[in-house]
Amino acid sequence: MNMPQNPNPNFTFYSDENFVNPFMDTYDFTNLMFDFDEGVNTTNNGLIEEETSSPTSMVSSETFTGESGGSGNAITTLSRNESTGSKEVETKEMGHRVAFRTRSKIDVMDDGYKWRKYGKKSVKNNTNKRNYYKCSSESCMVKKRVERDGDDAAYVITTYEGVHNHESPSHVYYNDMVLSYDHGNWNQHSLRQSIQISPPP
DNA sequence: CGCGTTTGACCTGCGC
DNA sequence: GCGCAGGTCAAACGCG
Repeated sequence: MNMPQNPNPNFTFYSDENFVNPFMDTYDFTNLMFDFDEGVNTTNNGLIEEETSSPTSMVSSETFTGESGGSGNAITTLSRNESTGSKEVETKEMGHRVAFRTRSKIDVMDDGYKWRKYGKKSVKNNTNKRNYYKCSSESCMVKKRVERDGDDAAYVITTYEGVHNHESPSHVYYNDMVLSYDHGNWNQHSLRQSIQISPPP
């Protein structure tokens, strides 16, 4: 299963009743945590949560501006709210950060991009190891962190950092597949509504 | 042989 | 300045 995902700046996932889970039975998007722009504030810490308030509030979703991907200037501000209060507003030169929590039996979702694992670390308050991945495309600096939820190992927290400056290796395949389902059983219209392709800035 | 994974060491930022 | 925690590096290793 190869699908382009939200790290690509051209895609935005919406989770509504029409949402077609691109990972079908394998994944259950229970918490989507997006913060594409500074104007997006959905909860205290900028997360979009679909279920009841989750114990994953320490997973913050922050906004950076990508150094690539055509999103323009490289400096934005980010603010991080934690349980004890707000921290200073920081300035960084990085890309988008997108975190989402999924219920999955497997740790690493195949999002269509090719990832190289470069680190593994045990983190505080989590008995499970955190894995670090880089996009294996030479000029692409997108990173991905994958860890099991410390409170519920059935959930996987995936954090993407940065924006791909190239298309997914499976992008062409995916487009062909979607178009070929024009009158098929699969609800491709819903999918295309769910995955909104936004115009370049 | 090339590529990806593993894993301990090292680096860096932050709080005290 | 020190210690801790998170993030990254790179050599060793395994697999196709």
